[in-house]
Amino acid sequence: MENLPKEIVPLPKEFYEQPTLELAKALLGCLLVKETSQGIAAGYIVETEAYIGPGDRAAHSYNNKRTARTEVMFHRSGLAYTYLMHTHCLFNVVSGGEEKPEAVLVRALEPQYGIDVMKTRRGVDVLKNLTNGPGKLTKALGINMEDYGRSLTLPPLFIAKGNNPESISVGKRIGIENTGEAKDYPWRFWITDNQFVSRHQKSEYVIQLNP
DNA sequence: AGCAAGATTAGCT
DNA sequence: GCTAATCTTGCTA
Repeated sequence: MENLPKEIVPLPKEFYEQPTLELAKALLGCLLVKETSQGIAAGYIVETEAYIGPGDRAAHSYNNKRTARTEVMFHRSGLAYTYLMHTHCLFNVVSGGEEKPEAVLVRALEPQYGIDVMKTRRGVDVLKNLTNGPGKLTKALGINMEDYGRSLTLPPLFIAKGNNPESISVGKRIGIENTGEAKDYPWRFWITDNQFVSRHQKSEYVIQLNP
C-alpha cells in the first residue's frame, strides 16, 4: 500500500468558510485524498464549478429546496455532498455556511498518488482518462454515497494543500442546458492549459495569479 | 405506486 | 454528434 508524504495533512475547517466563488478557485491545485482498504488514491483538483444556493436555477438547492438529497447543503461548510447522476456518483464540497445551501462540484483531478488502484477501479490504463470528469474521479478514488455528509477535515476523505496554480481560466458551467439564465453564469474554474480537465472550452476570462 | 428527469460516461457513426 | 445505460430522487396521485 502506498503512503502519503507526512506533510500532506487536511486543510482546517476555516479554509471552507470563504465565499463559494473564492473557494471554488482556492480548491484548484489542492489535493483530494481518499483512503480505503484498497489503498490511498489522490489527485490535484484542476476543475471546479460553483453552485450557489436559492438563487441559482442550476443548483439542487434552488429556491431553498430542502430534501433528503440536498440536506447536507444546508449544513456547515467543509462537508462532502455526494449524489448519484445516472450511473455515477458526483462529489461536491459544501460551502456557504449553515442554512446557506451552496457547494463546489469537483469536476476533474490530475492523478498523483495511488495511480495503480485508480487504473484498476476504472478499468482504464491511460493516465489522462483516469480522472478527467466528475463521475470518473469518484470511481478512481473510490468515493461513493457512503461519503455523503463526511467531514473533509480528516481521513478517510480529505483535502490537503497542494500547488498554487499560476493561472485560472473561467467559463460557463457544463451540462446544465435546461436551467434558463443560470446556464450562462461564469462559475466554472479550471487551471489554464491543464490536460486533465473534463472538457476543453473557451474561457470568458483568465486570472493571472501573483506568486 | 407510478413516473419523468438528471451537475455523466462509453461506445459507436 | 448521438444514444443507451441504469437507478435514485422527488413529485404527483
